Amino acid sequence: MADPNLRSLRRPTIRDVAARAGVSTGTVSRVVSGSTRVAAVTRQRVDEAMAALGYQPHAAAQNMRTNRSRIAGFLIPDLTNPVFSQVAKAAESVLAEIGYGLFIFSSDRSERREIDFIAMAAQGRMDGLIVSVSDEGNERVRRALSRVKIPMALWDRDLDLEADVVFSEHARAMRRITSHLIELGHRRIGLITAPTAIRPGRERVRGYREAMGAAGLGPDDNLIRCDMQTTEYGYQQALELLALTPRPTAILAGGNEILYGAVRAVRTLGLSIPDDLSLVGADDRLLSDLLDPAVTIIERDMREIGRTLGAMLARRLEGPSEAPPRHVTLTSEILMRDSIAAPAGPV
Amino acid sequence: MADPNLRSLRRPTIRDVAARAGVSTGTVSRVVSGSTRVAAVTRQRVDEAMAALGYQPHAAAQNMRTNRSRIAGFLIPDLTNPVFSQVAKAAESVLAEIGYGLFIFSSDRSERREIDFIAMAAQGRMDGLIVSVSDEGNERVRRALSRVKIPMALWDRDLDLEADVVFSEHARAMRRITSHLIELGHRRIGLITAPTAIRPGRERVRGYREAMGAAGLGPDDNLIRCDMQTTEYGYQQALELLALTPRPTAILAGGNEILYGAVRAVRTLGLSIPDDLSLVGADDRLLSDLLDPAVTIIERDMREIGRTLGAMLARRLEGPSEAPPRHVTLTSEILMRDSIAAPAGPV
DNA sequence: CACATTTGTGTTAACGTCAACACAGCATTG
DNA sequence: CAATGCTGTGTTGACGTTAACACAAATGTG
Repeated sequence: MADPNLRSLRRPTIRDVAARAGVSTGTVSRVVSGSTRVAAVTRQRVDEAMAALGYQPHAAAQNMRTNRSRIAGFLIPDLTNPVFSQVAKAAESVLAEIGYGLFIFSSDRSERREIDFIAMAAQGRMDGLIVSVSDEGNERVRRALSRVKIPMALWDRDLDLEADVVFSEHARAMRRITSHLIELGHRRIGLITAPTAIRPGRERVRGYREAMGAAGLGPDDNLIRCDMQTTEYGYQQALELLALTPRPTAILAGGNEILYGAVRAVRTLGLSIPDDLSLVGADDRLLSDLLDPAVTIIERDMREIGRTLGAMLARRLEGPSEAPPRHVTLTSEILMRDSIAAPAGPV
Repeated sequence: MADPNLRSLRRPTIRDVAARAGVSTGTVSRVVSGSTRVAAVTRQRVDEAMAALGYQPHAAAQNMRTNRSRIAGFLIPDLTNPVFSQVAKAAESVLAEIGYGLFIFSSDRSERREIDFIAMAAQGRMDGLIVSVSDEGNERVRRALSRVKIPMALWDRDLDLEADVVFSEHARAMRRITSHLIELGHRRIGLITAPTAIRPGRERVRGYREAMGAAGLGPDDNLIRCDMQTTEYGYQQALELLALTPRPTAILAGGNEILYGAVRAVRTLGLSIPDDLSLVGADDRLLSDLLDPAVTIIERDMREIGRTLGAMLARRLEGPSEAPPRHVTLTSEILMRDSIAAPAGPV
């Protein structure tokens, strides 16, 4: 009667298992880790003892002894944005295959929270890191990252760090769709996108400028809005762009949140797409599909991005992590739908 | 020249800091934990030594010694569903306030992955758990949870466990909107929602049945579709419902993913809302806002849910966790918009 | 059959931290 | 001024695990 009570009082350790199975702690450890050879009979006795006691290895003790946590971290700006959650989910499942958990951390674009998370990594809570910082120019965050001595994979950020990198090809897709609009006859094309403080914003603006320049359309900075990537910003800036005279005949919404805002602005003004305005979105499959007409978008394969990030990190977590940094650029596609057309009126 | 190299070879420990500051390891530990009193001069000397060496406490060693990880876990079915990511984000920020990290784990509705995650909790990797299992009937998962001896908060699941609980009031909202449709003249109302293996599905079906029964409309099980909560299922079942004769004049899409599928089905069939069909959705703010006409939805405050879950867990993580389980039910609201109207034709 | 190799297991000493204990020095009190 | 309490710090021994080492027994080799 006292026995089971005593047993449940304290969680069983490897020593309790060893005693019950009549073997040494070393042998139990070998059974738990499964790496070295153990006689079949012994293994079974130990397994039985573990089951009987409800033994669970103490993760912290293992981590301390082996200096590994079997956890990777993923730093993202905002968990509720499908772009991030889809990538994170794909990376998570790749890492799960090699027995790693993925600690996804949403910084809400706060420097404080980003640095807190990086500190957790520096304290040995994670063996590797996937990173998408909210501001490439933040030197404090960059320095914190540079001090963390674990393998790292960067996603779509230009940081001077010893790390693998996955880029998306924003500029090329933006150049192509802008050229396409110009061919249709558009001359005044607005662009709303993420800040140039992060690579996606920078690249999208670059692609747009290149296409405009190649068509001999002088740069009109008033048509470029790139300060924030929020729905509210997309809404405000779309309203402002559509209040200009002459009014732009097309708007490129570079980013899913911005697209949502732009659509709302179009609805507010009662404009008809594509007759009054051609609209292009990005990184959204849900809304762009279901709106009427469906919206032309620049699309990336989020699962491919996540899998690539996960695989890059997995390679360094498993093997020796000495290989030189890898650098992958994944393409974006343009999904042509009915939200773009030649501009109305005299060209 | 040799000194800095030697130093960077191995990460500094509390002993290195103690030696450099000329104090004992105990004192350094006191400075790190910040709990006990340390003389101001001493504290400063230790802080300087830590900064100079780039010391970071070794999390695994702390965890092992204190038997706490300062990490909570959140088990959800699918990270990419905004319902879950919004709740998780709110819970994360509440727990961050008390210095806890939140390990969000997306099971993809796989028993295997759910049990793996629960095992991680059982191994001491987490001090507390927020749980939304994908199938309440899964006894293996329930048993695994019951063996984890850490504070738990359940979200919208009916499990016989010693845990705090946060419920949403699905049935009442569903009853009200169904009654409202009946008052408008609808007689054949389809319902597509989550499986009754989880509480939200069960409750929604119950509310619907109660309203239909109260109006003397005999239960027609053919109008109830509750096997999965996916976009594809919503699409298929909406198509099937709309192929019945007589055709339902209203459809309740209980769940955001199902709503997306239902909207697609409506588009496929070229039906007009609300003239040909009244449509009600749930748990979606993005699409229902931007569609034309905007869709009436049953809405929950996801941030409130997340904050409540986080606060409940925080209370047990901070103080003594002996208090009896708490049980909170949060209301749902109905957001009336233009997707519902009286049915066309002879009533 | 002597010797080398392989296989399986026990022993032991850390890993880095913190909590309990001890105690010196100083302030406070009657 | 002796007795008492308080503050601040040093000492020490786990916490639960694994890796290195040692070695006995079993197997293979010439």
